[in-house]
Amino acid sequence: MATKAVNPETQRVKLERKERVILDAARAVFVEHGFDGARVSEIARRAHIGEGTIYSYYESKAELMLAVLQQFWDGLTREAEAVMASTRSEGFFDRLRGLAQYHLNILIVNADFINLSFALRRNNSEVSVSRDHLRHYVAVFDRLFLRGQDRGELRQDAVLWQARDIFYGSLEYSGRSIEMTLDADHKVREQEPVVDQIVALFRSHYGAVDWAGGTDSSTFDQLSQKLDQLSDKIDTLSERLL
Amino acid sequence: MATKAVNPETQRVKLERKERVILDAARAVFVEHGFDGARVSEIARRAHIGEGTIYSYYESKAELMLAVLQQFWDGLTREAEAVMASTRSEGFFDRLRGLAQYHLNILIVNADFINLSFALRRNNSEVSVSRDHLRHYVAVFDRLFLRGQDRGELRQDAVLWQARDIFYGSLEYSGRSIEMTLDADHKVREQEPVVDQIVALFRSHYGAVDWAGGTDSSTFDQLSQKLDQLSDKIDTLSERLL
DNA sequence: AAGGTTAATTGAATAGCATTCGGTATTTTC
DNA sequence: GAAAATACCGAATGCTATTCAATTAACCTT
Repeated sequence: MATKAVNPETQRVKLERKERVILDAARAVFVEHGFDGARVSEIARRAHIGEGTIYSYYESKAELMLAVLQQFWDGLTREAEAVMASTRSEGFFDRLRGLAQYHLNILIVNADFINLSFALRRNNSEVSVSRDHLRHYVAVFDRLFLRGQDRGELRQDAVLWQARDIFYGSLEYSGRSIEMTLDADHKVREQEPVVDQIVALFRSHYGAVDWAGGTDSSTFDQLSQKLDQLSDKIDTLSERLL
Repeated sequence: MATKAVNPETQRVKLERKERVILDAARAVFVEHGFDGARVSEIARRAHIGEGTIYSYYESKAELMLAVLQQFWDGLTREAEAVMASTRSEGFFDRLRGLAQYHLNILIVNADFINLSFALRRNNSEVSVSRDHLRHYVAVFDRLFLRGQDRGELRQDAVLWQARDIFYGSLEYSGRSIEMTLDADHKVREQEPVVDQIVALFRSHYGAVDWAGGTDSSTFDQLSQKLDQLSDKIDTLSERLL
């Protein structure tokens, strides 16, 4: 027994490490050149392995891409769920803000990979399974929204999928705008107004109409008075802004 | 003069026709298989020409794709401008509805091509010029929005690019949802609620608070709505102050 | 620890693609 | 109607994903 007793883990651990190395190299090369532009030979070179070896880990270039996508979106979903878990006690709109902030930041930080991932959505071809990753990921929003409705914070007649599309669609386009037009330094700063905008938009459009005051105060005059007060407030605030 | 007098147009017309044939074949094959999946040989076959001939019309497969994109987006922009021209006399929100309707329909009817086009946006590679097409196309919205602000129909503090991203982002995601989940028959019917939703959202979030209506229209509901708008405004302003 | 068995790794060989190019057909020009 | 110019073709080229026969490393048994 001159050689160490063979730890049964050793081999598996080694394989797993190698798999991670391949995945990392693959992701880098895919991001850099796109799926079809990526050379398997380059992935192999960066992972310090032979070209053929990749095919003993993954059936094909497409399946390798799929594994990269899987890893990425799984991580994203886990993190988004963590964000939601850490704000369970807050109200809907604050939690929505948290989710928007998280998502927008991801869109910007991982812009290249997100783009690559979305580019494959429809490319009809082999790799288009990424729809499932997305479905899984946006389910985080769905749960938040439904809970908001249950708790009466949101209009009961709101249509979930429409709200979801508005949320993610707006964020994606905004993220792209930020990503495209600004230098890294400003990207962080520009995120907040966008998130504010979208949360405010959800509040005004999907927020439950809550007249907690009840109908007893609902005379025309009283409402008018409220309006006047609010107008004044707005004027004051506006002036302070200028 | 046994042969007909050569019409100087003949040759050019013939070439142009052939170019259209190539473009049509190319578009079909690109849509069917994606850019990298498309075989130049298949495009040639469908256009009834030799493989090499394509390269006397276009430098490369990428440039051919670019020409297809150009043609498509130019047509789209022209049509969108026509829609705007035909509603010049209407108010902002009605015109916005027209644009949204047009755009959403395009998204659904040309879903495969739109997807292909977007897929190339970031693929970093050769074909990524499509950003300019988009920029040109969305300028239609920009002009509409700015005019709405000029005429006092929209809040003066609205940020154009944010509104634009919300508009096109929401529509694109909604379009994809409609396109994915429904059969052709329902697709048409599902468009209206989505357009309504987005126009309503713009009205509540970007519409100028208009007190011109006077007291005659000040029923309880309308007042409530106005209160909502004001509350949001205050929220926004307050947040900006902090 | 040696020998045998299995698993992992490799890079040269294969097949399929975009693009090029020498040559042919067609049109234009005089 | 022939020369010049233009359009057209498809086999040849060079580059890629994938396969595979050979090689090396890991593991097991005694």
